[in-house]
Amino acid sequence: MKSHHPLCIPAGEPDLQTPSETCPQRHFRRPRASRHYRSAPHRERRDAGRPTAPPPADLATMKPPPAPTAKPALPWISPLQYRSPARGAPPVPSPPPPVPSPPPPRYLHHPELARLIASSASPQRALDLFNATSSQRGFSHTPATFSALLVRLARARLPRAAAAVLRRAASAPCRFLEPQLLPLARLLPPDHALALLRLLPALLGRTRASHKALAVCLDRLVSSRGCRGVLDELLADLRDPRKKYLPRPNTCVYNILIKHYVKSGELETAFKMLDEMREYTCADVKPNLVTYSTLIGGLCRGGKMKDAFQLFEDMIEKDRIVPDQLLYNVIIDGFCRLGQVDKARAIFGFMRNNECEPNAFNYATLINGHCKEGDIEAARAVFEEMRSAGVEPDAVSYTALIGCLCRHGSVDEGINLVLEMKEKGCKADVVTYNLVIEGLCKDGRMVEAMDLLESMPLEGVQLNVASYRIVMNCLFSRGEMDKAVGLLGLMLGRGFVPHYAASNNLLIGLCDAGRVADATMALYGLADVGFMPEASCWERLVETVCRERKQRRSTEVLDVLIGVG
DNA sequence: TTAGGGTTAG
Repeated sequence: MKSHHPLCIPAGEPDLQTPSETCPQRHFRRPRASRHYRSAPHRERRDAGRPTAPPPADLATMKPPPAPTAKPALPWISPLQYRSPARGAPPVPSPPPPVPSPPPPRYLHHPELARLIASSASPQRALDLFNATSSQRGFSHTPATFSALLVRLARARLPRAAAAVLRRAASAPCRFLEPQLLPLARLLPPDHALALLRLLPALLGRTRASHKALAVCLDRLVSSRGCRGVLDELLADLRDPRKKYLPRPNTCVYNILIKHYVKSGELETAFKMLDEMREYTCADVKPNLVTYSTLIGGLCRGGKMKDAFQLFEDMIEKDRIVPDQLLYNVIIDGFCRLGQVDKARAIFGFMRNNECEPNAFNYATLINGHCKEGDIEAARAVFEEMRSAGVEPDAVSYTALIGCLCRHGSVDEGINLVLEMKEKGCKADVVTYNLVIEGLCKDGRMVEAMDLLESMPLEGVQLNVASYRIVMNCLFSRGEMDKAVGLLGLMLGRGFVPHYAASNNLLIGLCDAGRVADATMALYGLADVGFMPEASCWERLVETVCRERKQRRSTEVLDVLIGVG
């Protein structure tokens, strides 16, 4: 195939010539969202763990707070400095004009081109290479070069560009192999999964998509929030015999459907799926351990332990399926959720009698059960019991005990366990640290909590939005507005937004404290990530600003809000 | 990495 028209990036996606990662203006872009917050998960992923200036702290060095003057305040990246010159900020330089990529210095063959595209420094460079090689004499793109470009664009989070290339590929006279395209289902945003699935048969030269492709795309949609519309479309296609691009569901696809109905609380529909599966006589549709575990999990989470046991027995007696540690864990967790830790513990004996040794997950679940009951002693005992049973504690079981200790006033013991994990080469993850941060906050050790927030990215731990929200909520509830405003700057700078209610509360709290300038500043920062204050908060802001006789400020606040809408 | 388990925020 000869490419006569170079591909270009569809409008609405970031200018490929401008590397947003290094552009400070991006922290406080002009808001575009019309909702409370613009959807930000990609920003969260992009900015998670970005290192900051302060030197690393170690858990072992958690000490009383340094003198306030000894440590610089958390960075507040002023939105004003990135705003229009009318507000006194220095003018923001325009991005440099696009520089055309040089043509390949020599004739590129397919394998080398695919390698160059995959390793290209920017998606623009990849696209330029793709376009430039199209005009080489006698050259046609192959599935391998298309695939390299598609993956490169998807990794650069340019879904519309990838979709455009995909449509182009569908009209090219070449046949793809599934492994060249299926990774896109995970790289592209979930709502692109259906479009990919519909194109797959044409791209692969088949009548229908494979079970694997259907399962990957369906699971992506089921596991993602905010894709209900696309998921419903796919579910309708699955029920519609005229939709020839889909295969008839197999066990795996049924299991994903059951997971979906269980997750959305539609247990009755989930059991209808089980009945449907039982009606089949073919080998590729038959309820298995995953099917039963998913359904029993749904019953256990709903507190229906009796029904769960009935199904458990049916599974063993009628279908001759042997339960594993995972299924037992679902049941242990079910009892723990109901506060029936003694029954949860009895499952351990039952497991051993049935030649199924409890694993670290099972112990972690039981530790959490004791933790919910506030019984630290019992939780410690289970941890020791696990060790004596020869089950080496892993991050999950350590985290369970650390969480228990931190929530019940023994934060220092929890911190010692984190250090023990380090010594043993067992890596504490973001959940472990969030529990320590929460414990520190509950203890009023805010400086240590904030130190941890600042230093963890440098320690190689990717903090998530919860890490910041735990501290933000605590600072707010303690009325520590200075630190809350400082943390807001740190959060936004790293691409995380506070919870909607917390944002409103912070602004109202600043108004209550008479800190109009801080409230305005915080509003600018929040508005730039798509935040729209709720009506009562907005009223409070305007009222406070007017009371302070800062008419000009009031106009500025109005400007920000108009920008949001 | 075609499907099922624990922990954080809300």
